[in-house]
Parts: sequence; C-alpha cells; structure tokens
Amino acid sequence: MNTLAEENYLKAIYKLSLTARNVSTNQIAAELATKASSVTDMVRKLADKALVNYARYQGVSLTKTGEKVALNIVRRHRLWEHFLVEKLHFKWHEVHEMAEEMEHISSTELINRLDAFMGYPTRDPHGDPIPDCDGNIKASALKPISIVKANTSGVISGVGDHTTSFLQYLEQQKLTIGKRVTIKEIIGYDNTVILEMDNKQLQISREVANNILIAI
Amino acid sequence: MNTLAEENYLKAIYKLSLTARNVSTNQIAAELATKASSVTDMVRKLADKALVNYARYQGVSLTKTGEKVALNIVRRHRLWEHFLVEKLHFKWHEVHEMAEEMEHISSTELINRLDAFMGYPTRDPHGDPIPDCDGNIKASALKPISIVKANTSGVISGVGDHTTSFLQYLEQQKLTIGKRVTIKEIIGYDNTVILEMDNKQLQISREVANNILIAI
DNA sequence: TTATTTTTTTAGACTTGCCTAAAATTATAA
DNA sequence: TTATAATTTTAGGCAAGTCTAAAAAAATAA
Ligand SMILES: [Mn+2]
Ligand SMILES: [Mn+2]
Ligand SMILES: [Mn+2]
Ligand SMILES: [Mn+2]
Repeated sequence: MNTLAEENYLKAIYKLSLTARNVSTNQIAAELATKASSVTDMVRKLADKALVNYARYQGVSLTKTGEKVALNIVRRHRLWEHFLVEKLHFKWHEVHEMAEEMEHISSTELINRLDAFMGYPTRDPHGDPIPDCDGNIKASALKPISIVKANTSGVISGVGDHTTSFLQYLEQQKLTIGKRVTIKEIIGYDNTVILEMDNKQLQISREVANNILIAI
Repeated sequence: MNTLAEENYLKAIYKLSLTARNVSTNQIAAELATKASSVTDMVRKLADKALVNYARYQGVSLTKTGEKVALNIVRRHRLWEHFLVEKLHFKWHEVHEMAEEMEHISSTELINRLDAFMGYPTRDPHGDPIPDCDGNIKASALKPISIVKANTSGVISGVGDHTTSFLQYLEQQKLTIGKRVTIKEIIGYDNTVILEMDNKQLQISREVANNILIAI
C-alpha cells in the first residue's frame, strides 16, 4: 500500500500535528533528519495519494484517510513496544529503535492477534495511548509536573521526552509510570521542583519536570 | 548492514545452494520473481561485499561470511514463523508471507530474546531446522514418502513444498508434523501411495508423497 | 565441427528517495 | 514601506534496484 518512507512521513506529520494545525516543511525535515527539499517532494506524493492537504508555502495537514493510516502506524509501533517490554523484558529505553522497524510489518491480522495476545493494552511502555483497530485513541489529559501547583499529588502517566538518556535517568530515580508523586515546592530561583515519592523527598530540574506527565 | 534486497538475494542463494554447488543467474531470478539482468547486477554488488563468489557466466556460491549472513536471515524467518504459530495461533500455511517481512528486523538481541521466550525451539512450523545464534543448523536426514519401501513406518517431520495450497491440503488430511504413518503399498501404475495413519488407510498421489518428508 | 538454441551479460532507461545549490516566496525589521 | 532574513520550492543530479532489448558466451544439435 504505502512505502516505508511514506509511512515514516505520515507518522512524523501526525506527531507534529498534535501541537500545530499546519505542519511546516522544515519541521518535518527536522523530525525525520532529512532536508526540506526532500520533504517538498514527498509531501507532493502524499498529496497526490490524498493522504495530506498541501498547497505550496502553506504547510501540510493530514486528510481523514492520512490520519487513519498514521494512527495505524502509531498503533503498530506502540503495540510492538509493549510486546518488547512485557514479553521480552526489554527496558523502556531500549525499545523505540526496534519498534521503528517493526511498525512497518504490514499484516493487520498480525497486529490484531498481537493485541489480543497481550490482553488489549491501552498504553505503551512510555504511557502513550494505543489506538484501537479502528483508529480510536484516548487523548490523555496529562500535565507536566512543572505546571502544577504545590501540594498537588498525581500519578506519573507519561513522558514528554523519549530519548534513551532521559528514560534511563528516570528509571534510575525510580520515576516510572504508575508511581504516585506529590509536588511539594517549586523553587522560584531556577524552577527546581521538590517532590515526595515513597515517603522520600527528591529534587528534579525544571527541564525534567517539564517532561514528566502526571494524571491528577 | 545489508539492504532488504541484498538479504533476500542471500537467502535465495542459500536455499538454491542446498541442491546445487553453483547457483545460476536464472535460478535466482526464478526464485525471486525478478529478471536475470537484475540478478547479474546484484550478484556483482554482493561479490564486491565479499558475500558471494562470482565469475561471469560461472554462477554464484556463498562465501563463509555470506553463508553466515544467510543463516541468520533463515534463523529470523523460522523463529518468527514459530512465534506466529505457537503464540499467535496462526495456521502453518498462513505465516510465511508475514515472516518474509519480519525476517528483516535487524536486532540480534531481539531475536535472541524471542528465541528464549519460546524455549529455544529447534524446528519451525514446517519442520525446518532453526539455526542457533552462531549459525549452526542440524541437517535433518529426512526422506520423501515416495522413496521409502512398503511396510516402513515413520514420523512426518517436514514438507518439501511450502505453498499455501499444499499445506492446507495436508492439514485437511491431518497429515501434519509429528504424525506417525506407515507406507503400506506403492501402486506401480501411477505411484499412488497407500498409507496407514491413526489406524485408518488413506491414499496420496506420487506428487504429494514426494513432498511429505518423514524420519524413520 | 559448424550451426542453432539457450543462458548470461551489457547497454540504456526508469522510479523512488535523497541531496546541493539557486530561485522564489513569505516573514521580519528598519 | 522598503530592505533584509528566513523559509520553501525548483532545478539538476546521484545511488539503489528494477526493467527491456541487444550483444556475447556457452551449451546443444546437426
Ligand atoms: Mn517509540
Ligand atoms: Mn512510545
Ligand atoms: Mn517460510
Ligand atoms: Mn518454514
């Protein structure tokens, strides 16, 4: 149906569309580590296939069809990540690169059986919601720790940064999905956040607090 | 390391090498449903990478390195087939196409964990041996039913034809891996074989008998 | 052994996806 | 509002992998 390159572009456009209605050529190029001119070429092809809306110099958005395709790729990516962590016991920072390859395995039946095999998980190892087989996805109302008020308590439910180094740091600090934390104080000077977790206190930087998402 | 196309060529050459020392351009073209001229191009590239021995008009053979790479692809293919049947409950005739894609997932650690997850299986759903992580593979001494003498008994342990239609036919007849059969008689006229299995008699054609492999 | 057929390689071309450099357009600043 | 800067597109090109048609080599037949 769609080539590997096309799938990667659609997923990138989907991701960028979460924080912008119209995605720019340069944003896509940065996301995919490619050049703006390559993006222009590909976006034209995707527009010909009616997967994106595109007018030159105006940026790109997914069509309804394009969004469905993108959600399907996201579904595959996240289900494979879940499999790698839950069944093959990889750590949450180890799975993304493998899932980048596995998300392109095309069989729908395969992915639906994988879903069933794992008991229809709703979230991937990083807390991101897994779209169902019809492309429905739960928009989770999570907040970065950095913006909640002092004395608020919540459960770590997602991360805003998926890099290996960040995930490894969180794991080392035991700041993992499902942990309950209470924001005790935000220091005015540099926005350092003082947390309480497991009856112990710990401090995290503004940068880290920005990338830990909690459900209140 | 190697591209998807290169991997497919190496696997094809490996397969053809099981029944010929030097594989011809046309044989590879037929196996991969491509043209002889394309094969010549690719075989040159593989020779440059020291994965095959090649001299024009002389055919192709795998180098030691090339064989190791090929065995690794075969390992991945067969482990994924085993996963699809044993964990996701696909039928043995449904898994080959999916495994054709999955065999190209590159992580060695992934495949080793998958191997462990399934308890280090030694054979794929079609009875073919699975190479271990060092590329060691057991050459199985199986015989087609068509060449054994009357009153021989053996266990179905492999198939010589992996097409969907053949596998479906075998399943319908309950002629599956692990079943014990006794060859009662081979009719001289058209080489029809009369078998006994589960205390019942059944007849199979010479063609079918040729493609059922038994261990005696 | 020479002629014919088959196999394999070469030549030239096409598509996909990518690149650099230059031109066009849009955004920002003076 | 005009000049400058940033973004985006166009133009031209390259590598991988494929194809068709023609040439070369090898195998087979007369
Ligand atoms: Mn991921
Ligand atoms: Mn994820
Ligand atoms: Mn197979
Ligand atoms: Mn098999």
